[in-house]
Formats: sequence, structure tokens, C-alpha cells
Amino acid sequence: MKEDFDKPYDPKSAEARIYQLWEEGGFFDPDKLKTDKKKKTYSILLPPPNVTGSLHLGHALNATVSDILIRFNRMTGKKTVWLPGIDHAGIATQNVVEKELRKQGTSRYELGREKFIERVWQWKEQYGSIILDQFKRLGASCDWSRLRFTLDEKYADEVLKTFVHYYEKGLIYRGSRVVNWCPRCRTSLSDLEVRHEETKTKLWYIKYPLAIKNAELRMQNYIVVATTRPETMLGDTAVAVNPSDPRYKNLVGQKVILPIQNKKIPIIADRNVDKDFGTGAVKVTPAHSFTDFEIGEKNGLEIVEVIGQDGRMTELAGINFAGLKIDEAREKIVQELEKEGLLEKIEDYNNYVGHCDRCNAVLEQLISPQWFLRMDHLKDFAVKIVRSGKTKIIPKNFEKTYLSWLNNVRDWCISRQIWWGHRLPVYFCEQKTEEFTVSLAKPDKCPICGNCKMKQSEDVLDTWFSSALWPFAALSKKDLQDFYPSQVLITARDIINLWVARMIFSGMEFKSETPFEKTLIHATILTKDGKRMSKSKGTGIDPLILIDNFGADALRFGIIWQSMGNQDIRFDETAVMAGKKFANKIWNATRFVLQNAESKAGGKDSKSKPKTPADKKVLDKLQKAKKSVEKDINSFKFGQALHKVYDFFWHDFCDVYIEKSKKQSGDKTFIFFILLESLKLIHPFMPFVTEEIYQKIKPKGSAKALMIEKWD
RNA sequence: GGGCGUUUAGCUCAGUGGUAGAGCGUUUCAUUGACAUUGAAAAGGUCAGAGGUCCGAUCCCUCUAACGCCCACCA
Repeated sequence: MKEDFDKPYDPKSAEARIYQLWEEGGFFDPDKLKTDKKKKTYSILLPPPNVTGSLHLGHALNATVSDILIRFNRMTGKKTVWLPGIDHAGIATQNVVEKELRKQGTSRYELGREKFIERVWQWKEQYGSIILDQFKRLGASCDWSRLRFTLDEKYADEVLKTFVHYYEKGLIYRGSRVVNWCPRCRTSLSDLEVRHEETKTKLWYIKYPLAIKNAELRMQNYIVVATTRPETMLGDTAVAVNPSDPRYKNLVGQKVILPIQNKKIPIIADRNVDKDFGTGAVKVTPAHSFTDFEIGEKNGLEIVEVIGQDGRMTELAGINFAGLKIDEAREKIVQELEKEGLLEKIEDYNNYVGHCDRCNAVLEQLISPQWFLRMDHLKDFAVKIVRSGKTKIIPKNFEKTYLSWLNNVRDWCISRQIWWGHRLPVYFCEQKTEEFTVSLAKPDKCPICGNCKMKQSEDVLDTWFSSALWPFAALSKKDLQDFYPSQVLITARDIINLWVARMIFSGMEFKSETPFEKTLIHATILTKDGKRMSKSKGTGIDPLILIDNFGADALRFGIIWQSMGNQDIRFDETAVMAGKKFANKIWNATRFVLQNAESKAGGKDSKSKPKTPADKKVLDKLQKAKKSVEKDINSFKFGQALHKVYDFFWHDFCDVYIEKSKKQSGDKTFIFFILLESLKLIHPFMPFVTEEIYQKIKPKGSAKALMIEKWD
């Protein structure tokens, strides 16, 4: 026993063995543990990582924080579960597999839908659980028997039911409207999947001649519009000015000639037009702009689609332009306008151009038939529950992010034209191809024409539509009773709207209750010089390498040591090294205790009473630290808690008490008791080393594992 | 354009309306008996700048600057 401690602590040999011990002991599964039925249950749902993902420091922070809460609460005797899962991550996963196919010289189109999906499943089987193994290496005490995947049959059922429910309630509708479109992924996107990037571009001032018969006069009478996208003018169906703009008052109602297309389009007045931008007159392209689409609807304008789903100009753009890429078309248009003397001037301009969040392609706004979830009713739920304080967002200032998004949200485009995901439970009639029926299963007989076989919609749902159901769709019927709502959702700030808000209104709609009592928005981990960590820039740090070098406990220590609140963390590796030293310190202190406290004393005897003043003092310090740590954990001050744990053990216990005990003779069972209590205190933060020690020194009759010891 | 956050020791960060704290780093000394992944101690800060409130401000208020983040259909 004592000999085990002759060498320094070696995390590598201990961690895998200890994790196995926990898993095989069934200690992660609350149904296999004795729990205190009088206490409220405690549950956390793991934000399901993407199947495409590999562990980064953000996950490590999230998992460590969650694990501290779970381990702490489990030790207090509450029925506690941490439920893990994986997200199918529609576009992200599809893109990864497509990339692989490209390497093999083929494509999803060549394979066809069915074969392609098979390939993605294969890929999922191969890589799907890799990231979860990485969570295990961190020591995450998830109940793996409850693992869920968002495309599991049961989960998928729940998703489709939700769709049908919303549809029957009139909250889901189909419409041909302008959407964000990624020409690379060939799918629509929701507003939240658009990343705006500042782009240096030009503002072209183009003359639109008034439609006067006299050709000479025409060249002198024109209206100038300013645009960043001259190529879309091929689809213009009006010029708009602000109704209160005196410059254009007389022109409203007249017509101009759209250059190149040579077609008459009206000058209209619309309040959405900003008098101060450009010339105060704008071209209106209802097919390729959200604003213009609205203006077009109000004024009954014609819609001319000049950009296709492949991101190239369509035939409607004219024979000279059809098939050209956007920038080719732009260049050609500008040349032509110049030739005709219709270009007044060009200015430099900084614009925010929408990019695909997943593949970074420049997005187009174009019209396509899509499915939308009405937000007006659902958002009210989500606003109310947070305003009333029934769901708390911590830190509180993020409530502003949340509320301001909800208050300005547009209907959610939930359909995607990719293949990997939940296919819409919508069946179209083969005769009247625009008519459809919505139902969970394919109808035996077409209710529309009465005899066709019907064709299921090709579209799949936005991944976030299914993620939004996670808090209840991931739970079994029994678990719903025990664990809904969960106590706290722990996540990063960039998905407050994308995910948190949508979970909240989904939970309200289907369970009439918030899915979690609190949302904890944890810090973002940055590089040491304050830059965002990113794989592509090579600024990321791989947590697994840190675990290999220093041990999982050391990594957990290092991350939490720096987690003092919502302050973003500039990651400092020396904190991880400090963690490694601390693990070793605990190890060595144990060696000393074993050498001195000969009688390991039975479990009960170990609760000896303090005898000397030093005993009393260290006990007092321990109890104070414990109370303080409890308080900090419960208020999510993890860094503060860890500092106290560290201070107590290193300084009060080792530097003072152990040093003193060297000079103090007599009964030394008390020091053993303090050591055991310290292990409990440290365990939520550094589970491996504490468990490893506990397994070696635990008195007869004590718990099978430290992780299920009683906190008090 | 709108919103938010940060600025304290060489580095990463705590903290308080009334002598400024930790880890790492640096310096000195100690130690062959738990641990050199050690112990004891020291040096090191006009708490971003300006103004205000107060007996007193690093802390509260206003402004400025730098950095960072989120949101956004002004073409």
C-alpha cells in the first residue's frame, strides 16, 4: 500500500483504470445508486456535440464545469444524472462527407440520395463516438447508458410529431419567399446561420433614364440609383424613393427605362427607403433582397429572378449574361453601363456581406419555396419566461442578447435542401404537384387526387429545429418525470439565440414549462494574446495533448483555476502545470500520512475527534473551506472555489498542519481523517487522482468509490 | 449602425468605499526523512487616462482611449 506512493503520481496509468472502475461500477447511472428520495433531483444535459467535432478547449471548459456540478450534487445524495448525446449536425456533417467524396472523385449527386445517406451513416458510425471518448478522458461522469443521437428513431419520431403539431396549429406554413441561400451547399439557411463579413466593395451610381419618347431628352432626364450589386439590376422591377423626399416628389408614378434590359419600370414611393443613402433613390429587385421583396409585395411588383440556385445568372438575366458567375456578370454590366454613359460615378464602400456559416461561400438572397415557423406566438413565451425570472440567464447581461434577438426575430426558415437530417413529414400529390398533406406516416392513399402514391418532400429540417427539442426529446418517459426541467444548461454565448432561445420556446410549447431553471453562459477561451482560438488559423490548443502531457486532473485544474466568472479566459498553460504539481502534492501528502498514521483506523474510527490545538485549527479551516466551496459551486464561482480548495490543502493542511505533525507525537489517526475529508473536497475538481488515492487507502466499510461518497 | 465586456505585479487573473492579493516568473536563503513537481522569505503596482461625488475612490458616476465579443436585410 505505502509502496504504491513511492513513485510520483502518474496520471497516465491511473486515469483509464479509474474511469473503467467508475463505469463498470455503474456509478454514473442514478438508477443504480442509492439516492436520497427526499432531495430534489439534479440533472444536466450535455449540449450534444456535432458528430464532426473533435474536443476543443471550449468543450473541455463546458464539460469540466458540468462535471463539477454533477459530481458535487451526486455526492450530496441527490438523484443526479448527466445525459450525453450527439447531434447529427445537418449541413456540417454533410459537408464533411461531401469533402471526402470529392477526394474520391465523386459527389453526392453521383451517388444519389439513398447511397449518400448510407455513406453519412457509415461515417457517423466510424467517427460519431470519438468525441465522446474524449469527454471520457476528461473524466466526464455522464450516464452513457442514456446516450442519445438526434437521428435515433425515437428522437426522430419526436421531431416529426413536433412538425405536425406546429403545422396543425397553423404555426408552420409553406411559402415562396426570399431566403438566405448558399450556392455552394445548395440550400436555404436561417438568418442565424449567416455570418456578416466586412467587405471592401464599391458603390456604383447608375443612371436610369426617364421613359420619355424623345431619345435626346432621355439622356438628360434620368434618376440616379446607388447600388453595391449592379448585376441584380437585370431583375429590377422598380425604382423606389422615400415619399417625403422633395427631390423626387414629381417623379413618383412616372417610369424609367431599365438599362440593358430596356424595359419600363415604375418609380414608386416607399417609406423603407433611406433618403440619406446614396442618392435617395434605390433600385428594387424583389427576387434578390429581403427589403425589396417586401417593397415588391406591398406595391404588387413583378418578380424577376436573375440569379439561380447555383449562384449563376439565369436566362431571365438575358442572353448575354445567362450562365455567368456573379462577379463576371457584375464586371460585364459595369462595362456596358460605362459604354452607354450611364455610370455616373463609383465610390469605395465598406459593406457587410453575408457568408455561409458552414462553408464560407458568399450567400445569395433568392426566392424559393420553403417552410417557415411563425415566431410571433412562440417568441412571446420565450420572452415572458425570462422576463419573469423563471428562467435565469447567468450572467444577467446576456438576457439582453436574448431578448433583443427575440424581439426582432423574423419567421424561421426551417427547411433545408440537403439530405442529411429529418426529412419533412410532408407528402405531395403527384397529380397536383403543389398540393400536399402533412402527416407522421405516408398516407396509404392520396387524399388529394385519390389515387397517386404521393411523394415525400425532399427537404430536411434545420438541425436546430431538432436540437431545440433536446431537453425533452432526449429523455425517456420516466426520465421526463424525474429530470425535466433540468437545473442548469451550460453553454457558450454564441448559441444563445441559435439554441437556447429555441429550446426555451419549444419547452414551453410542449411541456408548458421551461426546460431548465438556469442557463449558465460560460467564458470563451482565447489564446494567451486574446485571439480567438481557431483550427484554421492554427491558434487552437488540443486538450488531448494537454491531458497526455499533464493529466486530465491538471487540465481540469488549469481551466477552472482561470474561470473566475464570465471574464473570457486567455488560456495560460502554466495553470495546467500548476494543476499537475497540485495532483502530485496530494499524492505526496498521502505518502506522508500513510507513513505516519500507521493505523488506517476503520471507517468509523477515522472520524476521530480533534485533540491538539493544531487538530482543531485544521478542522476549523477545513470546515470553513468546505462551506465556502459549497457556496461558490452553487453560485457558479468555480475558479474561486478551486482557489479555496488549493489554499486549504496546500497551505493549511500541508504547510502548516503536516509540518506541525512532524513535531507532534501521539495519536495520528486524525490526520488520516483530514486527508480523507480533503479528498472529498477536491474530488469534483480533480476526480482521478483523488479516486486513485481513495481506492488505495480507503478504510474497510467505506463506499466503493470516492465519487459516491457522502459529501457531508 | 446597435448592444455588451475588458483595462490591477514581468505574464494570466482575483479583490475591496478606508495598509493592494494569488498562481507562474524573478531574487535570496534552507532542506539528505511526504514532495526539488519542496519549504521560508524578498523584490515588483500613481489599480488605462481625465473629470466628478465623498472625510476618503482601484471600487460609485461622466467622458476619453485601446482591445475584444455579439447582434444587424440601409440597397
